[in-house]
Amino acid sequence: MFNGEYQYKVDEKGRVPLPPRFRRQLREGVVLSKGMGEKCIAVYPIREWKRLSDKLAEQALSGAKLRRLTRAIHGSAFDTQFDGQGRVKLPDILRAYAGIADAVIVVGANARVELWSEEGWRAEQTAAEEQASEIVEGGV
Amino acid sequence: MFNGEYQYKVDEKGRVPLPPRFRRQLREGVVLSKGMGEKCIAVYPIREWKRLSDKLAEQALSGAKLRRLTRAIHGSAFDTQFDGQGRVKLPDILRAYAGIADAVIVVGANARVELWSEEGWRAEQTAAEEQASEIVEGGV
DNA sequence: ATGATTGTGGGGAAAAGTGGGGAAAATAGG
DNA sequence: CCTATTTTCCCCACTTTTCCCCACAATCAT
Repeated sequence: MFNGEYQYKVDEKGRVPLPPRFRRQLREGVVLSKGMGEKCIAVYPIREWKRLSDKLAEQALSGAKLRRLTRAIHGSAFDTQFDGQGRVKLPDILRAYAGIADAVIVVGANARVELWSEEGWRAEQTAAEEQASEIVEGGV
Repeated sequence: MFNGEYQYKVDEKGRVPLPPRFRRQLREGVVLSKGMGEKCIAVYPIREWKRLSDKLAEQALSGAKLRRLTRAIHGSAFDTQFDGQGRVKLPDILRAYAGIADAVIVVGANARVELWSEEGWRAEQTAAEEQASEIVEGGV
């Protein structure tokens, strides 16, 4: 379970620290991939990633659709480990996808962690507020 | 069940005391998060927060909306404990969100506790009075 | 009155954020 | 295929922040 919002810098070597409170859950390895739909980098504990990709394989999908989805998911996934200082190297492709330059916002999103650019995160937050007002009216 | 209104200072290290009456209920851990809609910090006993987030996760939502909600809820939540003096460290992001500088108003709000800036609390109170006069007419 | 509790402050050890050096591995070029 | 250049990865280092403990004055209760 990840939560909270933290701000870090990407250093000259493209490394980003993971919040210390997250590290225990990520020690066995992480998978970085494109956020599904969102312009961010998703970070999964390797176990959670496996669970998700297994679930995907079980989907009742036609051969062509499944192949395409599998390709898209696994093609944008990078498995890695963090270094002694708790940092991960961001693959350039993902970094470009998420539009991350110097500053990164690290967001805990329950089963996964997300990495956002400042602008992207601000935009996402305003969008989320609008959505929340709709949902909460429904009675939480 | 939390009641009452208390005034404290934020010290130089960003710490805020919780009212002694509240501490027994918060001893097992607290979750600080953005007040939904209001510019305040919400403080939940960890059990209560889990209950709420589970309830939200049960909403029937499309993938994109569920991801957005999960991100908003967990991203603004920080779980922590109070120190030996009954104080919690406010995450800078939440403190900025609620506009809390030196003074804090701690308000008991039934299942949760709220932390307000002086200005924010005054504004909320006048708004509440107006709304209350409408509602009470209906017979409370 | 007196002892306990509470608000407030601070010291110091440990951890975390940030940066960089250098060996190993990968890539590219001839 | 071998070599040269770049990239990656594992350390080490420095500064700032965090966290745990202790301290003191004011308040509250007995």
